Amino acid sequence: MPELPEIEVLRRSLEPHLLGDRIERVEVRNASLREPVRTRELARRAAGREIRTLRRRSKYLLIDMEGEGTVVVHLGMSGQLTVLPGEAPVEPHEHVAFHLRSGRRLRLRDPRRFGLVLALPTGRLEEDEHFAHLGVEPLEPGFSGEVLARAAAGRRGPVKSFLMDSRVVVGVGNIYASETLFRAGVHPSRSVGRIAAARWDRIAGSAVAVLRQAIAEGGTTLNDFADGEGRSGYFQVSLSAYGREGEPCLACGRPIRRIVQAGRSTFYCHGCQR
DNA sequence: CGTAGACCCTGCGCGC
DNA sequence: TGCGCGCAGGGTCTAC
Repeated sequence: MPELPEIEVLRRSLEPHLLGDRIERVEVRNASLREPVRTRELARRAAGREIRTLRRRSKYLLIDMEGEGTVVVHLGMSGQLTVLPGEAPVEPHEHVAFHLRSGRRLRLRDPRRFGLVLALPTGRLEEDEHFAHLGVEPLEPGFSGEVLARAAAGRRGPVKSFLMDSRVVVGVGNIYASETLFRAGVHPSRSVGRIAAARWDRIAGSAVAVLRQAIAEGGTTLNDFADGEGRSGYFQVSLSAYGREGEPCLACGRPIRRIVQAGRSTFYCHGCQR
């Protein structure tokens, strides 16, 4: 479900509700997520502590607690993190609940259980295996076509898979990889070894533009994405390629094609993308 | 080393 | 209506 824009939208929507509140109790109803939830570790770092800051790194939401702990949440494909009144009924797939001093609760629902909840020492996140090998943040200074070109040197394979490699650049998932390449006019199957500097610049610029617009429009809700207050996004209306197989290209009118790369659907225009 | 494919899990929509 | 199939926004592991 969620790529960088969705997690950023989530972060911004949760921030005003959570900052300054306190996690009184951590309830793990089902610990079998992508990695087993370490309930005691989570409680030790979070219970009784105030929420200080909300950050995002890649597709991870980082909840910095008073003391030295950070609660790390990854939504996988189907995760939803929502603030609710404390008395709201428990729903199916509600695996973790953070009970807040204000009486509300922060709930993680995740039907497919590809999500992740960790508790880590705040100052040592980058040393953790989940973060140690992550590439550049596309919306931070330091991201550029030159960075992409350098990372591509000596590598092979299609540019679409390259863009989705979190060791290169983080946060670009299956939707935004297709959208970025459509906007840049680059064919998703093009080998990274056959892309010149000017095209890398266009790809980087397109990624930034697409991600920013998606954030501004509240993320993409194809099925079930919702922010921390349960609101849907509307960037799906702005999608140019993703999910539009057979529909006319918005630029040239030719039908959008779908191919499968590394097991994932890719959408592109054969006329506009070279 | 890098890349392709299988796999993890549940739910939904589609065609029959 | 019911059933089987394919597909789904994530990441990781194995085999080559």
